[in-house]
Amino acid sequence: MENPAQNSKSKLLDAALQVIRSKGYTATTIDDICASASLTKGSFFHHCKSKEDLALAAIDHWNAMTGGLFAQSAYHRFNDPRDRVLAYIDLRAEILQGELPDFTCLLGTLVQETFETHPRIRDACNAGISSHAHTVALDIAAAKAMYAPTAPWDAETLALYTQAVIQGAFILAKAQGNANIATLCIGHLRCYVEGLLTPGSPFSQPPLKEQS
Amino acid sequence: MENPAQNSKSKLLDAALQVIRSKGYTATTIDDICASASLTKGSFFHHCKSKEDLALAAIDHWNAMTGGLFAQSAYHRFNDPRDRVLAYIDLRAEILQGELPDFTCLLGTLVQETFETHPRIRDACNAGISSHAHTVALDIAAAKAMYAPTAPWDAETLALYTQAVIQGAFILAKAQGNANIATLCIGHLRCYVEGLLTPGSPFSQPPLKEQS
DNA sequence: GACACCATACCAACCAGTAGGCATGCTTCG
DNA sequence: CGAAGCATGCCTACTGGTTGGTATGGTGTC
Repeated sequence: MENPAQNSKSKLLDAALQVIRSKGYTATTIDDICASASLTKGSFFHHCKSKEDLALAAIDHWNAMTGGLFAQSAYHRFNDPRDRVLAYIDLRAEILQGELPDFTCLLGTLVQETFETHPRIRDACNAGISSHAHTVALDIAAAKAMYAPTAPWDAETLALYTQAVIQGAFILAKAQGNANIATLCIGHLRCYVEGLLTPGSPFSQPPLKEQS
Repeated sequence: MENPAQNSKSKLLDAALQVIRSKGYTATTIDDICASASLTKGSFFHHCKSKEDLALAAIDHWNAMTGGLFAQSAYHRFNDPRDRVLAYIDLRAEILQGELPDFTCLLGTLVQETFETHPRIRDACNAGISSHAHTVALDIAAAKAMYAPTAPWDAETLALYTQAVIQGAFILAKAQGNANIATLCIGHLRCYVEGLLTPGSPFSQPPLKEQS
């Protein structure tokens, strides 16, 4: 049985999520990860080729975890796609619980530091963010077709905008040492999206011409 | 004359802005800064007590630079505070020029990494962001008084929201390796703020109850 | 000569990664 | 069945390079 192996690898990945979100990628040492996972360096390098390799594996682990969380979340129960979009945003506000490293985003933290120095990490973060945004964009597109079919904005772009707001909310929360501002920001986001998906909304002008 | 001193200190601070925004705080070595400033470590430690001390000085330098930039910007020319707010947002979109480390925010980059490990840096970043948001909030409050006096949202919170969008837009731009998505995000932000400051807007509900 | 400014040389701590050993369990073959 | 052989998983101990910071000395200026 490979349970002990998966167990240790999982412990390393879980430790990586926690430590990297708390200290950042560069400040995280392999010894930190090992200590947090109650393992030693020998075990670490048995499972990971390098520190960057761990980061890439942690990103996959993160995508699997968060993907599962959102996929099985109750907000899909709504038949109206507009309700699903708003419930998704409400969910993002609801999960702002516990300490900051517990709910902030691994991908945003990683890419902020590594976008110039570690292209593979950057690309993996981009893929994760884009993929998640795309799942949101599907509901947004369906809602747009029903409630704002001729509006000049684009569902994919609006989905990315939701992610930008959430990532920025995390930064402000980190600066203030308090999640409250993040809740308020997501509240504004909800208000905007609700407005865009309300027939007769005042948003008849495109946000900006979208050059590819 | 203390010009050579200020000159070297300025070179160190300018180098710090560039290198930290490019590589992040922890990955930035003092030798990196010195090389970028064409100085040696002896000179560095003549001007700064430690690496953290440099970061704090760089934050002050950043605040002075960006504060001056916005204070003397042409967007203040508008008499209507609503026009000033929208022109501020337009300005934020216009300065997305050059390479990513050239226009991304030092404070957001720093606080993302250091919020748990370097409380003094975190507090300095928070002070810088809050102070800048407050200057924006003054125009927003004036515009609200004219165009949405009874609306349930708060000018300070909306100003912080603009900063969250901008910070999040930087993260997405870093992930994509391209500033275009940041332009689009700021376009959505403009659309929202314009809607909030338009009489008869549909935003009659508070974004979320604001608990202090 | 006192002081600001800056350079070289150096150090102790730290860090990613390596070497090699030991235990467990599974496979293979007598 | 059982012993040899081997792979997996994990450990301790080590290394070579890097890093923040120091010690010290030189140069120009008041």
